[in-house]
Amino acid sequence: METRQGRPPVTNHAAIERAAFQLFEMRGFDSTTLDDIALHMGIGRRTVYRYFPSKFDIPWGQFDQNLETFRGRLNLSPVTVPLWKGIQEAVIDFNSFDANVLDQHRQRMRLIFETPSLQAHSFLMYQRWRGVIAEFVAQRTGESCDAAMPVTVGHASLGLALSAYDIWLSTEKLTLSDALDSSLSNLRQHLEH
Amino acid sequence: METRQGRPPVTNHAAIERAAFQLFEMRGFDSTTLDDIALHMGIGRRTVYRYFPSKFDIPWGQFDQNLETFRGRLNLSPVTVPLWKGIQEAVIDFNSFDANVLDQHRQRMRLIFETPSLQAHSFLMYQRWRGVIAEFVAQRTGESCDAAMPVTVGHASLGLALSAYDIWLSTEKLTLSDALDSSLSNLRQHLEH
DNA sequence: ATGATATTGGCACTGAAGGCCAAAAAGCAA
DNA sequence: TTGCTTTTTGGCCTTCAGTGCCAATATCAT
Repeated sequence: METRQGRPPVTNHAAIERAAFQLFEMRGFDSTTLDDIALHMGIGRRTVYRYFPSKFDIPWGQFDQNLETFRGRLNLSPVTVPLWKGIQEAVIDFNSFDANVLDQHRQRMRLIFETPSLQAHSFLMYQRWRGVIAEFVAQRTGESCDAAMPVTVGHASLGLALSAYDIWLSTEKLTLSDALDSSLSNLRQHLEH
Repeated sequence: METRQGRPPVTNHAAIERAAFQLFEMRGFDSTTLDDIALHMGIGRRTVYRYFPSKFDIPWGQFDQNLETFRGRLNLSPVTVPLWKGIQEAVIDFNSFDANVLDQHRQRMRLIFETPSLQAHSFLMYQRWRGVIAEFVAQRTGESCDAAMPVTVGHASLGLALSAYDIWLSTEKLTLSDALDSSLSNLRQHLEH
């Protein structure tokens, strides 16, 4: 049992996230103020800002940790596997969810994709995501992180992932994995002569 | 000569853009307030907001018009040309600038790419840009705008363009056209077995 | 001159975000 | 029990983006 000194925290990331999502679902993201969230939880507005740097970061939860998991998963790819395939497999793995959390994930991503102000902020998350890809590619090819190939592969992979999410969110008839696979094969088909 | 009724405008988009860029270069984007810009031009802050919906839109100038030009250019592509090639040619055309405005364009894009808060907002511009691509693809393939292929091609084309800009801005030894071409060939190479 | 018309810009308001700091709530030592 | 240390909390205040409202202003047309 961890026994820490000092005043114990009154909340945590997950609790704020849950409370916020309730309000977002009810009144919409833009119409929910941070005062609403704080009041709803019975804590101070100032405290919420200690857990999340901005209102826009709440729907993303603890993205940093997910990103580290993703980085770890990428590095598990054997060097014998072609780069494009290793990335595709890692992305699919990273976007595989248990049935019990899939609905939550869908709700989260729907909120992010359908709220313009949130979409904009999310670009900063996407940048970091493709940074991880670029780093992986650079490491495998022995290039610098900001060389042409790593940068381009990062952007292209991001495009494929976002495209898959667009498709996945707009229909019910497709798993996320299938959407990711069909995005890649659609791109291949498009680039053929 | 157009003769209009009512009080004449005291400014226009271009003038605000120029004044704003001066201040952005001096103090940086985030540290320049709209009061600064308005004061510097000797007009009201409220007036600036009539020309640009937000501070973030100023560096993008009249993006709507550029987007319409791009749409027109895409439709000039003959149906005999493969889709990927038609898009690539249109994108390169759209990003070709006279020598006298190239420096301005570079400065503008550098500001956009290097300011996080601005990057985020720019995602909304990028969305509209890839919407134009998706529309073009949908029209040529007879599909809906939000079908898989148009959406994926839109995302992928955007990724290639952003990647080219990343490269172009980080080195001096490459034209924008060359960067766009090499991004495409790098993607092709990446997807090969 | 007078009226119609369109732009301007001041005022006031909301909400995000962040600095500052005293109060609160725990553990620990004497 | 009392006092000290540690950590979190949350209230207060400020800046700035963005918006609604509306009277003042400047031009054209008659």
